[in-house]
Amino acid sequence: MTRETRFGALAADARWQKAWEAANSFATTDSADKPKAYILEMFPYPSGRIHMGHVRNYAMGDVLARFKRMTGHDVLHPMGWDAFGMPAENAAMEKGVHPGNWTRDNIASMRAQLKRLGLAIDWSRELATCEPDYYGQEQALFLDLFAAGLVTRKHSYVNWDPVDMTVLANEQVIDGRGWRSGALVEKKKLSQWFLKITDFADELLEGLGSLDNWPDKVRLMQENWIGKSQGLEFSFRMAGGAPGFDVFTTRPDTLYGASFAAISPDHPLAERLAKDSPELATFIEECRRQGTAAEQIDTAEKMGFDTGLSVEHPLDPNWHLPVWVVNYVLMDYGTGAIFGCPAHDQRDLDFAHKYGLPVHRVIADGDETAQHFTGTEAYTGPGKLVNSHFLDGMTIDEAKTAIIARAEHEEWGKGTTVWRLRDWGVSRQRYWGTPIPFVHCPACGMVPVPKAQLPVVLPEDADFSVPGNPLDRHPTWKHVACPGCGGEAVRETDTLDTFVDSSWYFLRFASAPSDKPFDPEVIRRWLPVDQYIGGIEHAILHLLYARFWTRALNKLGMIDIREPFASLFTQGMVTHETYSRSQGEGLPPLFFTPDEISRNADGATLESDGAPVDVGRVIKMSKSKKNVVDPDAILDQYGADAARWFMLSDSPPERDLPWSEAGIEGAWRFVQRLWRLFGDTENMGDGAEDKGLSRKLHQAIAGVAADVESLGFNKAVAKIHALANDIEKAKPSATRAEACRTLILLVAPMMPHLAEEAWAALPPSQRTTAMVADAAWPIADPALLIDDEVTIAIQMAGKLRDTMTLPKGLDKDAVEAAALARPRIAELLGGAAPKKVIVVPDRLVNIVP
RNA sequence: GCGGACGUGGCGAAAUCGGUAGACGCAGCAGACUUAAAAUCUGCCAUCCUCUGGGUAUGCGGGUUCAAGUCCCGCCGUCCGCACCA
Repeated sequence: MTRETRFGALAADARWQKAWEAANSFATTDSADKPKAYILEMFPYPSGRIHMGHVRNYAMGDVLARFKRMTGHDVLHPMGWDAFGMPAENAAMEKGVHPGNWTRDNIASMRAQLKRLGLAIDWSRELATCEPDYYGQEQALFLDLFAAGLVTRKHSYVNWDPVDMTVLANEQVIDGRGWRSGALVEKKKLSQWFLKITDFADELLEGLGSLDNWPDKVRLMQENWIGKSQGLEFSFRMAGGAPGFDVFTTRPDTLYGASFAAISPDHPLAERLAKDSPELATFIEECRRQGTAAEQIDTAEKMGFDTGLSVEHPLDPNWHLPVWVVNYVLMDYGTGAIFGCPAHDQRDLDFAHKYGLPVHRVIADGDETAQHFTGTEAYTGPGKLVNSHFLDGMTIDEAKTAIIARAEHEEWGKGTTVWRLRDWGVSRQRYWGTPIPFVHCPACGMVPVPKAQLPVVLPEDADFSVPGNPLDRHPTWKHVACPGCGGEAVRETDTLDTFVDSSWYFLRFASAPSDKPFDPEVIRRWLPVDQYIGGIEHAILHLLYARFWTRALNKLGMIDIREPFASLFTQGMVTHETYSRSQGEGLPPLFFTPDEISRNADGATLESDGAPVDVGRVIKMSKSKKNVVDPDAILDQYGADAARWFMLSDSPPERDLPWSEAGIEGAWRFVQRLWRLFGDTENMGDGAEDKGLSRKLHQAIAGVAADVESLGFNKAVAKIHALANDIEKAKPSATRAEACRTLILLVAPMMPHLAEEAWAALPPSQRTTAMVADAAWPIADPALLIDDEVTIAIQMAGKLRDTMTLPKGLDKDAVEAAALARPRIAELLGGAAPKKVIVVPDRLVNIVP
């Protein structure tokens, strides 16, 4: 058979994907004599089609998984589906399809798309969270957490659409209104299920210190999210001495700057007072006409209601502070009440200005110590205490210590720690999620469903014709006998937050017995995940919840590990230019897809009319901006290897990757160029060695390995390009033929189909295995990694003036002498002795004249 | 509002420890091959000047150092997350 002059990607992709499947190449072997490598990419939500972000994510993980196989590891590289969630219910409402059918159809088409990428995945471990064999085990774990006291019920607020009579997600609240009804959203208090993540606040914070292979920014974000703060909790007495309420502050040092006390609209005192004050009741109503998202609360106009009551200042009973109900004080944080110190807190200052409350400086801003504070910016910097009686002259920290000591001595308060982290509300008033395995019995109360009766399966018949939770109005499903007394009872109709599903799936991938969530022995072998890869958008919630579940299961004695992900990598987004035309003032621009556009160096035109369009900024691919490129079309045109190669080229993986037509074409050309080069594996010339090329080859073997290992794919790509250039330029030799063969192995993790095709074309005597999928990574010869000559820069006063090539490893004196002997340097020195000479061996000489 | 990051040629970037800024790729320009096109190959490609050399350049302004893209201080710009989107 003669070798094709062009690489036929489409046929090769299909051929090798079939061959790997037939050989079961990527099944995990569970052979204990090899080191294990658990490579995991965040599993996708089955939205219907894969997008370029998925391609990038899975290409990266796949390169690492294949590389680990080549370096002798037993690799676990699984795939599954985060299959519960809101879009399925939306589809049910809009298109009349059942969420289950919609989801399973999506999974089937996305699985087919992913397989076209040629991923080295053990598909026998595939799971979907919407299937009872998964969520039933999740219900079992939920009952275990309940038994361990980590599940509670509490009241909390949800977004309520008063027209549709349904709970809304934050995402469904647009400018304070329900996305379908357009009604103003209200906050509504519901009794809900919570997981007690706050029990683990301290260890989740401490544990961050052990995560050396996590990005610093993610650790910092989690640290701030958990938000440990030390402060003072104390009680205000009402003016006259009646018991008042507790407040918490992180700035007890500013107590002499207090000018009011403020409580949350949800504070019990506010609710009690509202019973006798229609005005206050109206005000509280107004505060509740607002979503629950933090951003909305923080950016809302400051509003307050003067209750007319006063409290005594704890340091001076004769000093009375007015009590206000205030919209920016949260019931969830601290005690739901604060004292306001406008001079040194921006929110308090805005509030004080609006309502004409006094503003007293108690921290000196440099020389500025005047008690009357002017300006619109609160002073939050360091400084000495002023206008604060016994605290005057102290630093902020000293004053904090002094106040806390006095409060504890006088018994009106105590030093305490509070957390920003709140317990995790897992109740969702929705159909398409894991049913919470509890029954409400009029006689026995809240009763857990016995494990023997699990799974509590979602009913297939559900009515989506009206908004709201179909489980709640289901005619039969919710009515059951109480597991305790056998009397009439009703099921819990809330389902679990989908973040619960993704908090333990990495365990189920490793071990999925039918009668329990996982086998601890098998978990011991595989966990933690060695490399986890996913989007930065999961930096806090998903990653914190998964850490919490791992620690909770550890506490229950079910697993040994405390942290699920030994190493974390957060990848950037795939972006693209936008194409649009203005539709006139006040109207949104009309966007066009890349398919409708001809792009050239100067700009872009619309193919249908040949007239120009505006080329907009490079932003994240999104349907609304139409700057989306469909992976399937790219695979049809260029094949999997070119797509994978482009995804790994140029941009560092943690940064955004701008997709471009020119870029994928460049990747395609390189695939073809390699194919031609791989055809040269038998051209030995006269059979001689090529020492220089040999060095470059071995440096590339070591360099590409190091780059892949550290996920520096763009750097590995650059090194492969450079090596290909060097091989092409080299004269035929035994070394060059060997380099061509070795290059097949170096590109194999990234371009597996091309590598298999080229490998198969080698004479059998020249390959170690039948398939590249089973081949080993080449071994770099340490002797060839070091050059014997180095180019040394010669600077004068820090500016480059000359370079010289010297044997590597020369001592400082010899290098200095060589530099000073250079004619150019001698000329510039003009015979004068240099003032100072700095020599960095094998790098540079800096002469200070 | 709070929290986090990022900023280097026309573009994506590299520079791993404070030590020759711009490797590698994309786009572009010139040439070779070709009846022609595609494909392929070769060369050029930060910027300015008085051009065998020299100056200026890593968002802007300062600082430390023999030496700063890298360290410190202050700005500006862009992006991401904010607990019921996944």
